[in-house]
Amino acid sequence: MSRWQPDTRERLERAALDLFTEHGFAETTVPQITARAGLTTRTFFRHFADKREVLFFRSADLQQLFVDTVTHAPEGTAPLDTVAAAVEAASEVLEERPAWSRERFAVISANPALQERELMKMASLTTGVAEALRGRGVGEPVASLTAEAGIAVFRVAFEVWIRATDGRDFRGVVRDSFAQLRAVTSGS
Amino acid sequence: MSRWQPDTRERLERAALDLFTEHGFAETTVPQITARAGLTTRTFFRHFADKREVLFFRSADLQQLFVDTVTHAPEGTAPLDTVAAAVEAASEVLEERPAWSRERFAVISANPALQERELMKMASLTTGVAEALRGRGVGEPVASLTAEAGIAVFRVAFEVWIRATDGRDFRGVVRDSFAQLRAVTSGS
DNA sequence: GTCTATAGTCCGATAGAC
DNA sequence: GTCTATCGGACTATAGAC
Repeated sequence: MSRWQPDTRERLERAALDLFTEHGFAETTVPQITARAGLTTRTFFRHFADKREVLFFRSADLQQLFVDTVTHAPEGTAPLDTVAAAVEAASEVLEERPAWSRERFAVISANPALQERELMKMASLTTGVAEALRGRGVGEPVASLTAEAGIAVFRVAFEVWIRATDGRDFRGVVRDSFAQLRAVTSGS
Repeated sequence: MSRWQPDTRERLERAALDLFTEHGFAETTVPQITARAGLTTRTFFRHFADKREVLFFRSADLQQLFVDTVTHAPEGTAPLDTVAAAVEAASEVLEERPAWSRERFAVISANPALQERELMKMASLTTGVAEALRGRGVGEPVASLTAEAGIAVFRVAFEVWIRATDGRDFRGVVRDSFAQLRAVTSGS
C-alpha cells in the first residue's frame, strides 16, 4: 500500500469540477481545489500543466480512440468513412458518464479561457486523425481536409446531442450530421 | 495637438511583434513592450484584455469581411458558395501585408498559448459566418456545418499558402482546397 | 516544499476632446 | 459637464525556478 492515495489525479479532477460548478472557474483558486482534495498547491501543478488542464487530461483517451479507429478501419474504406467511424465510436466515451459530460460542458461554456483549451484539444484531435490518414496512404492536403471536416462534424454533433432534451443517441446525431455535410458540399 | 500620440494601439502592436520575434513571446514581458512604445503597463491592459490579444485585435476586420461577403452574396447562391466567396475575399487582407502575415504566423506557430487564441478567433469567425447564413434563411444545423467546413478550408488553405515558396496566390489555393473538400465528401 | 516573477485586477487621479 | 484616455501604485493568483 502506498503512502499516497493512488487516485490523486481523479480526486483533483472531482474537486475542481465541483468547485468550478459551484463558484465558477475564475472564482476558484488552485489552493481551494487542493485543500478540498487534501493536497498541496505544488502537487496540483505536478499533475497538470496549468489550472485549465484539470478539465482536459481525459481527452488523450478520446484521441487514442480516434486514431485507433481510423488506423484499423477495413482496407479500402474511403478516408471520410474512416473518420465517420471514429466519431461514432466516441459515443462510448461520451455516453459512459453523461452527467459528467454535461457538467463539464456547462463549466466550459461559461468561460472563454476554457473554450480556448477545448479548441486546442480539438485541433490536436484533428492533427492526430490527419496523421493516421497519412498512415493509410492518404496524401496532403486531402488528409488534413478530411480530418478537419470530420472533427467539424464531431463538434456540431456534440453540441446538438448535449443540448438535446429527448435523449437521442449520439451515433444517430453523428450519422445525420455527416449526411448533412455531404448534402451541403454536393452542390455547385 | 494632443498630449498622447494618436496611434497607441498600433505602436503597441508593432513593439510587441518586434519583441516577440526577437526574444519569443514567453520571454517578453508587458513592461518591456510598453517601455518600447513609451507607455505604462496599465495602458497596455486598457487596450488589450491580455498579453496575447495584442496579436489578434485585427481579426475583427477579417470577421467583418467574412460576414459582409456572405450576407451580400447574390440571392440564390448555395450556402457553401457564399462561404467560398468570403474565404477568397480574405486574400485582400492577407496579401495586403504579406511580411506582417508571415512574421505573425511564425510567432504564433512557436507558442501554444497563442495557437489557442488563434483557434478562438477561428471559432468566432465560424460563429459569425453561421449567423450570417441563418440571416439568409439557412437552417440549423446546416448553417453551422457549412460555416465549420468553410473555415476548415480557410485554415488548411492558409497553411498551404503561407508555407508555399512559389508565391502562389491565395485565391487559387482556396479554389483548389474547396474542390478537394467536395471530392472528399462526395464518396459513399 | 519554498520563493519569486509576471500576468492581470482594482482603486483612484488627471488631463485633453467635444 | 461629460467622455475618454493616460498614469500610479497596491494587490492577488498563477506558474516556474530553485
